[in-house]
Amino acid sequence: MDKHAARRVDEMRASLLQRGVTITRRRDKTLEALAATERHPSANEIHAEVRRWHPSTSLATIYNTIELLKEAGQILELEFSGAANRYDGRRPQSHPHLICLECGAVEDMDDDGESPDGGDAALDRVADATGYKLVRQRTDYYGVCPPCQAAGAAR
Amino acid sequence: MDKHAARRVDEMRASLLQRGVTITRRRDKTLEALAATERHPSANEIHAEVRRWHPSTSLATIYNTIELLKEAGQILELEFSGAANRYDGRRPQSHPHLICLECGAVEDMDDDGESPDGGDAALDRVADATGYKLVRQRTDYYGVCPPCQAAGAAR
DNA sequence: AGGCGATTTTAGAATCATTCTAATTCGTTG
DNA sequence: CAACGAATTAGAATGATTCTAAAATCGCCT
Repeated sequence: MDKHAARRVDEMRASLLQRGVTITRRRDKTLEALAATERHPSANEIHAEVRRWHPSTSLATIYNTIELLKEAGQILELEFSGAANRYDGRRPQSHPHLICLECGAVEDMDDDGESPDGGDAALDRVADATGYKLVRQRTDYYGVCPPCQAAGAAR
Repeated sequence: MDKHAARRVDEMRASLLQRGVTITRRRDKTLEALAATERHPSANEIHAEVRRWHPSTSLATIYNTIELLKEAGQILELEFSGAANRYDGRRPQSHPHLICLECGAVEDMDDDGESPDGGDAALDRVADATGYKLVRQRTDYYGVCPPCQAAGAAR
């Protein structure tokens, strides 16, 4: 587990505890699975990971924990209608993603620093302009990732 | 039907015809329903609208037409996992939306001019920076719309 | 260690949007 | 009018997510 993952697990735990949520073993493993990967896993993938430790873990428990994390603002949910939702437990603040339409990969766009105009400043500006009370934003870029381009070209 | 709606129906028809798609009455009504409203309707809502004209129309036909429009790049699909997808037939290019978490309203964010950095220029820039071959982007702001704020405050 | 009340977890059913399927209908052309 | 291909239909199938009621587990107290 890299340093950032460890910090994120601590943050998620603290945030849940503060809300009176007990950290059970299954929940803890779920947090670890979420923090450990950059792949933006689906609920199923997290489930598979947690099952390696406790095989009888139910998918409902994963969804339950995800729900708690969403309420605590400790996870980002990327909704898709034709496929499973994907989750980002490493960076719970709104930030842009790259999505490959062929292989389904989801990547963070800017791993360093601030995005040019994607942070809270943008949210405030839009809220002022529109009268909405905004809580988050979503920015995704859809296309074909370099590996899939290469695979496609070879065909 | 306002002027813009009429223009959009023409554009959609032309685009479908160019791809060898025959414009049946049901499809035509579907285009009209899509162009007529700013509400970003769901497939169900379009279905209800088309049924007013021909009550036996099947939901599958609506989805079929939506699929054809997507292939032609003549419609924007906003995916949601917990609710029905919403469609924008009035502005098929990527542009930002405001989404109310309480009532489910979906609004265009900037009805006038260009968004600060949301057009094809941004797509090209991101494509260059990441190596992705990008085809579209999605930017949504999630919050509570003014009417729902008022309703909530009164409660 | 044992027991207790409350919470969590489980397996499976339920839900719901979307897609698929096979049969029917429709429009056009010969 | 007959025949062909495409469009449409109703209903089944799919798949992610949520719900439900029963069983297991937890933290706490003794």
